[in-house]
Amino acid sequence: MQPQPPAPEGPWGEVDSATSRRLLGAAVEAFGERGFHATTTRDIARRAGLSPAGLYVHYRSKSALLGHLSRVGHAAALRLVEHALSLPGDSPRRLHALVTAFVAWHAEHHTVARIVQYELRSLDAEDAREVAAMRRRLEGLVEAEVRRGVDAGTLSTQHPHQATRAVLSLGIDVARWYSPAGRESPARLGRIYADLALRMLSAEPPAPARLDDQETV
Amino acid sequence: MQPQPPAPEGPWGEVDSATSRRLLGAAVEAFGERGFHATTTRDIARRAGLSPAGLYVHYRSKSALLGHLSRVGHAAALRLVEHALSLPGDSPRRLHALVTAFVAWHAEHHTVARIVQYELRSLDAEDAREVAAMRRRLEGLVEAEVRRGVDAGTLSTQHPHQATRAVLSLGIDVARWYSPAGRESPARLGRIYADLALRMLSAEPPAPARLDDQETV
DNA sequence: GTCTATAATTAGATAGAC
DNA sequence: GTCTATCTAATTATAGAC
Repeated sequence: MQPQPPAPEGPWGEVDSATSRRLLGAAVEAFGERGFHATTTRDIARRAGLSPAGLYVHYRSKSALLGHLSRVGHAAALRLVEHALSLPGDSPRRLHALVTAFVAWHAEHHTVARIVQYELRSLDAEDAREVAAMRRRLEGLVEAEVRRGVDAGTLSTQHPHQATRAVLSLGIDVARWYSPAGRESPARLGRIYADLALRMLSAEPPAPARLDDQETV
Repeated sequence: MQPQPPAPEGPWGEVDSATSRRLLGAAVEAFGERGFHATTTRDIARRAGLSPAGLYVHYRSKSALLGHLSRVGHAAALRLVEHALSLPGDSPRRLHALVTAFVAWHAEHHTVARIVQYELRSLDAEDAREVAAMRRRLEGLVEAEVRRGVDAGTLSTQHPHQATRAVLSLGIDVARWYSPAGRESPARLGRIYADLALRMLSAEPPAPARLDDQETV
């Protein structure tokens, strides 16, 4: 199983028919703008250049379309993480590459990422199970790398689990606020955030003056 | 204008009638569980012990109820930030207190916080304007403190704006994933995240090995 | 201020021709 | 595979009695 670099041309290169691809693109736009529940199947169909009924030839239901989208999006994010963690070097290097790519992806594909990260509630039971497994796997992979770094002495944190959450939060939250109208490019944002993430995990503890917390429970 | 500590008993102590409060509580539960658009006015009314029509005596519309909720929630978050920034001491101390409280609030009140942070799209135009102003103010206050710290030499970052975003992201994203079923208390999570945030901004640059980014645009 | 009843609209999904 | 036409159900909100 060789590490695959993330597909360059967007998250769904291999989706079956051209019409299915148009529907996925239309759904991304619509769900991204208004959210899943506020989007009508008519709106999706219209954006894809189809009649209201046309959608149902390709998808069993509106939520089946969301499910497909969510699975494809999660697979892309997971692939990107696996690729970064397969790079040579030490844990700081791999995590720097990981955050760079993870943040850049959430900025570049912020519309898809918003659906991936914020529409989990609307998934059908089966899709929800599959997606939850992918999410657990992604977080587990990153946490394992953090723990390897701590064990090797190249990273330092007393709370690997929470630090992992924090690192991923930086990337995920980008999807919430990012706008291409803003000043920074996805790539630049990725580098800035990767530097910040490494400072959180750095082996040289900056020992910030312990301030107002007497005890650390 | 003396700094007020955050109200202890939840975000809406001073809301008019008991029925209005029940409706707000019911809306928080319902919006938090299913999201604004997937929640029906019947559901809210039922949770509040009212008939479907009862809601409209107290609120003009479903979105007016969301608007009230969002304004009250944003006011609470803003108050908490203003309080932390009014504390004596240097910028690291104030920001540590800020992140501790901000994170703890997003965990403790994760249901309200989820609505505050993730249902902005569904606000009516007038509510959206008012809420956007509160959000700009909150972010501006934090960024100003970061810049003061950098100027004073007690904090260090080359990107105050992005670092501020990152610090706030840590707190905001807690509302997305936090569950009271998890192991850590809001207070403990607040302290852990505050330590992480200060490491990001620490004046002793840990100089993490500059890895794979040749240029920093 | 609360209720029952209902108006007005719109949603997701299907039938059946082509 | 795509269309037009439509079914069925659910939604927000209002009317008017109490």
